[in-house]
Formats: sequence, C-alpha cells, structure tokens
Amino acid sequence: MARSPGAGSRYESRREVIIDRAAALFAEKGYAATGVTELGEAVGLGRGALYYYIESKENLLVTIQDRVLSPLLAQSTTIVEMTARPIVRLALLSEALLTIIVTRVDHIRVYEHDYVHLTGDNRDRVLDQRRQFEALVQGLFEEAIADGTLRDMNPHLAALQFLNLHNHTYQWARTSSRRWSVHELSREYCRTLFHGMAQHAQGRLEEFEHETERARILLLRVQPN
Amino acid sequence: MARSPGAGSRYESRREVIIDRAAALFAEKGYAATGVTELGEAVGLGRGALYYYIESKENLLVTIQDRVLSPLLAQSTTIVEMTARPIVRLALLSEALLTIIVTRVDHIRVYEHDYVHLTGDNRDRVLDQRRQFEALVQGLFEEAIADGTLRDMNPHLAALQFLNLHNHTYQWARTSSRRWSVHELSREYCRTLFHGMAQHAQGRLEEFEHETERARILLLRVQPN
Amino acid sequence: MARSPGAGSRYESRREVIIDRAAALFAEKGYAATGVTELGEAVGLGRGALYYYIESKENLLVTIQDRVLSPLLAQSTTIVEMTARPIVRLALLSEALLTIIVTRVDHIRVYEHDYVHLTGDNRDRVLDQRRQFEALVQGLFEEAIADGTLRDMNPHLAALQFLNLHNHTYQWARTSSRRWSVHELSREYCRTLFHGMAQHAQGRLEEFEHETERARILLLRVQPN
Amino acid sequence: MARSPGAGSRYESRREVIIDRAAALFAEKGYAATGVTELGEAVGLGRGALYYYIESKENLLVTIQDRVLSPLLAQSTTIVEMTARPIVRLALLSEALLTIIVTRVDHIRVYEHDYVHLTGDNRDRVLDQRRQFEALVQGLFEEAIADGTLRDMNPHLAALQFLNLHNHTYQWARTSSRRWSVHELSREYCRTLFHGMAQHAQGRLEEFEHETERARILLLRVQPN
DNA sequence: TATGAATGAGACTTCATTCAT
DNA sequence: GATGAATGAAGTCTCATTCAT
Repeated sequence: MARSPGAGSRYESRREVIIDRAAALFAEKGYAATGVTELGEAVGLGRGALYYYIESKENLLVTIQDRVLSPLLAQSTTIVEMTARPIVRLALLSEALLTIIVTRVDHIRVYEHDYVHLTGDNRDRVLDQRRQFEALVQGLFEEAIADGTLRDMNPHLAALQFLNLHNHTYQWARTSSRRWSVHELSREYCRTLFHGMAQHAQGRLEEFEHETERARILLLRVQPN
Repeated sequence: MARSPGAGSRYESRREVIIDRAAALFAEKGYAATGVTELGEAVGLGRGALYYYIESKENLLVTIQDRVLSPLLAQSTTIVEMTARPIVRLALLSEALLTIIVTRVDHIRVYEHDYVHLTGDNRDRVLDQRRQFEALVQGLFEEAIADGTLRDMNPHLAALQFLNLHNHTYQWARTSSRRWSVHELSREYCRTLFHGMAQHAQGRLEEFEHETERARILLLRVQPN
Repeated sequence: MARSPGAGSRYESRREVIIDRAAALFAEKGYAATGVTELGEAVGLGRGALYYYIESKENLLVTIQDRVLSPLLAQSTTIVEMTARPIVRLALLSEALLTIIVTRVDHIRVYEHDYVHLTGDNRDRVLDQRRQFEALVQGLFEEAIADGTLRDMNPHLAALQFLNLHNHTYQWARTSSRRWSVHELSREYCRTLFHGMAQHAQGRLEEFEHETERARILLLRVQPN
Repeated sequence: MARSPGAGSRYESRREVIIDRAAALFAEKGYAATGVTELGEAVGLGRGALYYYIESKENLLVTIQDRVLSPLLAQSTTIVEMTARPIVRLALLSEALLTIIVTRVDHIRVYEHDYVHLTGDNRDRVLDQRRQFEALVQGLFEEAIADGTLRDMNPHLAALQFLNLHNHTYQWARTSSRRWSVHELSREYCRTLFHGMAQHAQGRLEEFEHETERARILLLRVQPN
C-alpha cells in the first residue's frame, strides 16, 4: 500500500521502464485495446506487482502525455523568448518538435490518438497545454507576417499548416523505407512552409491556379460527383 | 446469418444510417472503446436487431475504411490520367482528398486511427489500398520534378509532405474556431507546397538557414538537451 | 397462423424433409449446438417459413424420438407375441432393432444423446417408452432362462448386454471401414450373446478365469493404481 | 492469461474440483447446453474468477477427454505388453476399461457424446487416441483368433462387439436399479464374449439359426415393412 | 406460404482493479 | 515488493421465437 520511497531509488527507474513499455504497447494496439495484464507480461510483472508501480491505467496515459507536453512546452517557451527573428525561432521550434516526434514516435502516437480517453481534470489539463503550444506557434506566425517575412495570410491557418506538416510525421516516421534525420526533415519542412508562405511572384507557377480552375471544370464532366 | 434482401429495400438505407452513427462514435471514443451495445442504443436498436444489419463490429470498421478508400482511389485514378500538367493534377487531387476529409471527418479519423484493429485479409487489403494512393501522389511529384516545375528534391519526401498537410486536417477540421471551406484549404495548401517546393531565389529568406544555424548554437547554451 | 391442411398435402411431405435434415444436423453437431437458422438454411427456408412447418425446436426432437420409438415398439410387440421360442424372438427383435439403427443412424444418435433436452411431458413419455422396450427385451431373456436355453443368470444383466451390444452400434455404423449388413451384424451379435450365455462346458476356456485372476495380481505389481 | 502457480498449491486442487463439477454438468445437460455461468454458480465462483482457473470452456472438454484417454492408454499399453495369453489380457483390459467407465461415468458420457465439439488440433489428437485404443483391442482379438482360442471370425467385428458391450455401459451404470461391481460386470461381459466367440458345437442352440429364418418369414407376413 | 425485422435473454470471454497474504 | 485469488461489469455475438406484411 505504501507509495514510492525517496527519489533515486529503484522504484522510479522501474516505473520509467514500465511507462516506456506502455507507450510502445499503446502505440501499437491503442490504449483501449491494450490490457493491463498484457503490460504486466511485457515487463515481467504480475498484475498485483504492476499496480505497485502504476496508480491506474489512465495514470499511465497521463504520464505519457506529460512526457510529450512538458518538454515541448518548456523548450518552446525558451525558444519563443529568444531574440532571433520569427521564422528563425519557428525553425528552432520545428527542430525541437520533430526531435520529440522522431525520438518518441510511440509517445506521439499515443499523444495524438488517445487523449480522448482521458477523463475529468486530466483531460482538461492536457487539452489546455495542447492549446498553449499551438498558441505559441500561431504567435510566431503572427510576428513573421507582421514583419513582412511571410505574405499577408491568416496566421491561424499558417500555424495549422505548420502543425499538420510536423505532427503527422508520426504516421510514417518508423515505417518509411528511408529513415530521415530530424535535421533533414526540419529543413525540408521549413523550406516548404516559409518559401511557400513568402511573398511570391514566380514564373511557372503564375498561371497554375487558373489552369487548375479550368481542369476542375473538365474533371466535373467526367466525374460529376 | 440472414443476408440483405433485394436492393432498394429499407435494409440498405438502415444499414447506411448505422454505419454513419458507428463512424461518429468510433471517431469520438475510438473503435476499441466503443461498445456495440452503445451503438445499438445510439440507433435505437437492441443488440440482436443491430446484428441483423451488421455482420460484426469489425465489418463496420472495414466498411468505414472502404467508404474512404474506394471513392478516393476512383477519383485519384481519374485525375492522374488527365492530361493537365502534374501540379494541376496534384491540385485537383488535393481538392478531392480534402473534400473527403472535410465532409467525412468522422470516417477519416477512424481511417487514420483504427486501421490497426483490422485483422487478417481486411488489414492487408486496406493497407494495400493506402499504399496505392500514396504511390499515385508520389508519381505526380516525380513528374512535377521531372518537368522542372518543382525543384530537384526527393519525390518521396515531397509526397509525404503533401500527405501530412492534408491528412492531418481531420484533427481540427471540426473543432477549429473558423470553419474553412474545402476550396480555401486546398488553395492554401497547394500554394504552400508548390511555391515552397518551386525553384527559389528568395530575398529575405536567403540568409534564413544560416541564421537558424547560429540561433541553434545559442539555444544549446541555454537548453543543453 | 393456420396449421396444416388435410393429410396428403405438400405440407406433410415438406415437414418430413425438414425433420430428416434436422436429424442429420442434430446427429452431426448435437441438438443444443444446432441453430434453427442453420436448419432453415439447410432446407432453403427462412426462419419465418421454417416455423410454419415446425412447432418449435423441441418439437423436432420429439418427432425424431417418436420416429425411433414408435416403429420399434410396434414391431417389438408383434415379435414378442409370436409363438417361436424365446431366443428366436430375441433374434428377430435383434434384426428389427438393428434395422432401425443402421438405416437411421442419425435418428439413433439423436435418440441416444439428446433425449436429455426434452422437457416436461415429452421427456416423461419418451423415457417411459424406452423402459417399455427394455422390459420387452428383459422379458424374453427371462423366458429363455426359464426354458433352460440360457444358463441361469440375472435377466436384467442379460438384457443390458443385449442392449449395449446393439445400441452402441450407431457410434461406428457409418464411419467404420467396412459396412456391415444388418443381417451379418444381427447374426454375429446373436451368436455371441446366445452362445456366450448358454450352458457351457468349454475346453480351452475352462481355466481362463483363474488365469485372469493370477494375471491381475501380476499387473497390480507393475501398475498399482 | 495468468497461469498456474507452483505445483502443490491450492490452484491445482481447485481446478480439479471445477473439472469434476464440469464433467457432472456436461454429462447431465450436454456440453453445448451447459453455460459457463451455470458452472460458476455450481462451484461458487463468479465468471471472472472461474476463468482464472479454466482457460476456456473447450479446454475443460479437452481435459475431461484426457482424463479418460490418458490413463486408459497407459494401462492398456502395459496390459498388452504382458505375457499372458490374449484373452487373459483382454479380460484385464476389460476390467481396466470398466473401472474407468464405472468410476467416472460422467467423464465417459462426455467422452462419448461431446468430442464432436472439439475443434482443430484438440479434435485431431483425441480422435487419434481413440483409434489407438481401438487398435490395441483389435490386436488382442487377432492374437486370440490366431492361437485358436476364439473361432475364426473378423477381428474388427470382434473388437467392435467388445467395445459396444463395454462402452455403452455408461448409459445405465448410474441409474440401473441394481448397482453392479466392476468385477461382476467384467466377468459377465468376458464370459459372454469369449464363450460366445469360442469354437462351438452346442446342443440346444444348434437349430436356432434355422428356426429364426423360418420365424422371420412368418413375421414378414404379419408386418410387411 | 414465406419474408424481413425485431426482441431480449443468454452465450463465452476479457476487463481494470483490489486486497489478503 | 510481489503474488494469487477474486470481483463484477462489460465486451462481442448468437439464440429461439414472433409477427406484421
């Protein structure tokens, strides 16, 4: 019944291992479909013993979310407060985010999929932190638009694109044929985003939206729905 | 084991309603965490009656996946075979994809999260179709790079960015403060992607990567991890 | 809602087919494990239509039992009332019984296994008829012992041996490598029973029971349990 | 998934009790018609707790079959390898078989009726062991015929008679008015079988088969079918 | 005659969790 | 620190039967 002894003991390190394993299992089969017995077997512990280390199954989920959100928020805050110009800070933030995503794909998958299983305060707190992070990103886009680096566009939509591009990486980061380094990915993403959102007057792309308009009409004839 | 009656009867329409409701519930709580009793209550049917319409719970999941994949593949194939230049076809494909995503957010959420719960042949077939679609996208990027519209880059990574940007939309499409039209979203995404991936000789962005390099070093002093 | 029309109609012949099929299914999978839907499919009828022909699932079981018991009792009674000497009547009875067993293995299997699923009056009536038949058999053995054809032995045990030998035939009658004719089987069974139960003054078997006694003691040393 | 603890603990003894009770219930109502809830109530355990002891319902069935087959095969093998003459070994085998039948009537009933509910490998294995046992019996009959103790007859049919006579005992062993000892039964069965199958030239039975022939013709006049 | 639709109980099984030992 | 035993609710699915059409 007694809880953990002082920090530094073996309790904490055992607990870490259990949470790692839980993240892996939850990522693979989903939180709801992963049994606590299964987790016990995966770490070589009976159910009783397992509960000595974990408060509850939901508590595991909370911890996994925290492991994503708390370093993310800490680093983001530091970065946002730097003096570099906005898109530079966005680039740093991109790397920080991708580092977490790529090094902890399991955690991110759980983070993206299973927050719906949080209940009560846990849910509120996690959702609030998510929004905090998104607000930081959006803030930097507002600055980048304000200083003229990026063209005049809806900063919310800009932030959403940033987040889409980064967050969805978890879906293939581990299974893709080629393994990309965080650095490569971040550079590519930032190039796409920032050049794509910069003031543009390009040659071969100029006509492209009108062409698309015409092609769409053609398409509608073939495929009415 | 009773099968469906002749087409056109009420069986099929009832079934559609049930699958719609199932998609909504699965999207909200996850496939594994949604009970078949719950679904029965949601459509006003006892468990027995419900099973008259659904073969099994997994069969619902399969149907939902099919509802995403089969129009997607049909439309994509048509588009890819058009004669417009590659990025125009990509733009049309963007709209087709986003239309499905935005009009069937529930289905897409299930599609993105719960395919892991498919078993056996169902799983194989769905995963195969996913890869088919991704191959179509990548093929268009290869063409767009070959004809010089886009800069010389890894086409796989280009396709992944396209997919990230679009697919992750489901995460906020319904809850975002502002509701974006498919057309708006598609135009923005395509602008970002195609301009971002075009040959570039930018003004204010020229120095940006070096600046980021220097900022990163600074950051490492503050935040060593 | 209306019940069957006059005899001779197609109702009765359809019903017969259904009961035949039911006997086959019950024999194969057991009464309890056979679904009424399954039976419907086997005869090409929906559940609703099926219930037009059968009162209930239990009613099928009752009918199958009757199909065994009522010809058996009718024939047995006729045979018992004949004037031939007892073992001759037993031999005739053996053939009658084996005929039913071999030509209706399915029915017999159901008869032997599934009478336990009868309820209330149905159960009582069937069990009563079983006992009637057994009493007839035992009566003939009593006569055969009384007239000195068979040695002085417990007639109940004699009847039980008769019944064991015959009734258990259903377990292999259909799957045995060689298919035996009713006549062959009956002759062999009767030879074994009647010679085995006759007055005996055997040569090589004289010592056999003592030898067995000695061997049993030996065996107990090797295999104490 | 929790497995058994170290041998000797109370887990195994509890499990034994549960299987005993299951055998009793299956024998009474049939495997398919016996609910696991019912079994739980019979042993005073909730469904959850019950499943701590049993892997599955089918596993109970397998265990019951094993409890019959594994001692039977072990003992049979020992007996067959003895040096006594064939019918003596058959007599010993008769006693061994009847001991199992009479002391575990429930198990035997389940063994005889419900092996059809086994699936996959379980089914194959059990059927194979049945055939092994039958082959042992048949082998002894072949020997007994070869050494002239029994008359020249089909050894397969001889073995089937042996098995019919013994195996069907379960149907009345518990309900018969008089309770027979294993020894009595075995002696009677063996007398019947071995004398019945011996070389014979008996007095009063000599004419019996011809008489039967004549009586059958008579019967056919009265009862044409 | 036959179908389609529904019911509600009950089938087997797994779940997260607790607690005495 | 850890186990073994138990709970009870809930999981997915099948059942025999009915009845309006």
